[in-house]
Amino acid sequence: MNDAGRVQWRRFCEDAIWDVLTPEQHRRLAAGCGSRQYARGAYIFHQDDPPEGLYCIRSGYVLLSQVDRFGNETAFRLATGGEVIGYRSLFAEQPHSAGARSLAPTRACFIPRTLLRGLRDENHALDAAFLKTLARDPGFVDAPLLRSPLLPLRVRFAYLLTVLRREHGRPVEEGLLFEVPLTQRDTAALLGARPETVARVHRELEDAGLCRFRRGRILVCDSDAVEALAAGDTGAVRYGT
Amino acid sequence: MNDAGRVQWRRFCEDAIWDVLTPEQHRRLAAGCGSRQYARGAYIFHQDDPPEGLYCIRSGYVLLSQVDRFGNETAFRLATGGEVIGYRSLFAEQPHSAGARSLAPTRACFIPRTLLRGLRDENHALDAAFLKTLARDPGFVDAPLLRSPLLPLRVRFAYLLTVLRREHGRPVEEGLLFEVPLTQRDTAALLGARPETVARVHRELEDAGLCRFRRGRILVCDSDAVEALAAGDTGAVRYGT
DNA sequence: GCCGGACCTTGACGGCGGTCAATCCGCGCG
DNA sequence: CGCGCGGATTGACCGCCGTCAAGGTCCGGC
Repeated sequence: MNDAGRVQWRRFCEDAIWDVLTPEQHRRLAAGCGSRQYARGAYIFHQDDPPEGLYCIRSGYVLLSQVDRFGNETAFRLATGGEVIGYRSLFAEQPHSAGARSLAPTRACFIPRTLLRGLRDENHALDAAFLKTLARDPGFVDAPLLRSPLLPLRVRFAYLLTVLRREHGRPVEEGLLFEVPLTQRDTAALLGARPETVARVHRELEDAGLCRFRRGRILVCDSDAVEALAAGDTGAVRYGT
Repeated sequence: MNDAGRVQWRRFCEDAIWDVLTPEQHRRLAAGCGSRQYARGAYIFHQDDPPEGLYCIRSGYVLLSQVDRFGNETAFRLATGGEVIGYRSLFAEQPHSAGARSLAPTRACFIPRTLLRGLRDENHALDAAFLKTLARDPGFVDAPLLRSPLLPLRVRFAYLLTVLRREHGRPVEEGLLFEVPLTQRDTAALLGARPETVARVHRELEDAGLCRFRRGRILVCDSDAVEALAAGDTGAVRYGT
């Protein structure tokens, strides 16, 4: 892959994970992975399916979630362009513990297990890179606060906003805009709550002037107040010791 | 390491992770890692400390937990003889996101980062083995059900018992005995609850004849009923859709 | 044996949020 | 353009559990 090609590649797969490959390996990777399209609501892979490879998201949004034996859906991770999904189950050599559902029209390239196997065998550094990625998985890192039964949903939701801001915030005139097409059901799955309660929190924050909500769009008007809420500085009841 | 030595080694480090090493590498590993003793309550490593290596637990119990900004303690994993701890932060190249506290007199051998570095560099298969271990980390896998705000504590506690049974149950005359020295505070940290509420659940299960509790000991009298409770078959209210 | 501290137990109270039901809205489809 | 369905909204009700407080129990150290 020449420099232009490399830049092109990085545009849709910015994760540093592939930096360790040689140019020749980059070529093989680009040649061996097919691009796929997913409509809103389509599944990239289903829970309990055997892992067949990795998916590198080029554009769109993908929610990884798991339905437990009680029928409750728990969402772990919101992935977007440049991120790789499907690696945990692949390395665990176990069926997918979560499904990946597209939240918006999504393009992703599929990297077959065998291709990855070959690259890993000949390039030691790739395993090391995946170790680092897996160890830093934001889904794992953020989960405890997002779904702590000890924190009121207000606070967890505000924390979710601060997490989303890192990746998906876009400054506009009136504040910070998120255009992640999360339904309230999806938001509830991320927070370990019910859609109705999410609606109530929306109402509460809107009444307080912190945010405004429309379908699939969140506008954060008072960023500082949201930050403070996520940090527990409510001025009112203090949660935790 | 001869066969006898290998068996000896496996006795205190049964995790399959080291199987990929050559005999010579096994020798270097055994020679280069020092054994350490930890009293009940002592920390193997602290949250926010930089990771200096791995710890391979030979005997005892270790609780990995994290204190968040609200002062709430969240426990992720209960490790015991044969398990390796400290790898996530090491591979993430980040300070320990959790601390490791000994729950009982514990022996562990410390594997310095540099020694592991050398072994990883010369043996590709070690990274692959750690990838698999990390991807299967029980702390990550069990967390959603153990701390789901959507399930009542009864059910989460019953599920904890079924998880513990896999590793720490010992059949006795009256049922199944756990001798894991978990305080109610530790149990609460595993379940995302408060110690008082854990005490109430204990009371409830004892009154119903499912379990009996003494300090650091749990006796499961009616294993089937506990299993059913963890599965949500309460006969009473049904949780989840 | 005494003492102190950590842990456990129990009660009262109230807030958070799950559940159910009714209604509204927006969007895609025929 | 009307229909229908899934999502969003809102209200009523109540169960779970966090909070605070007051003891009780166990255990190690002196």
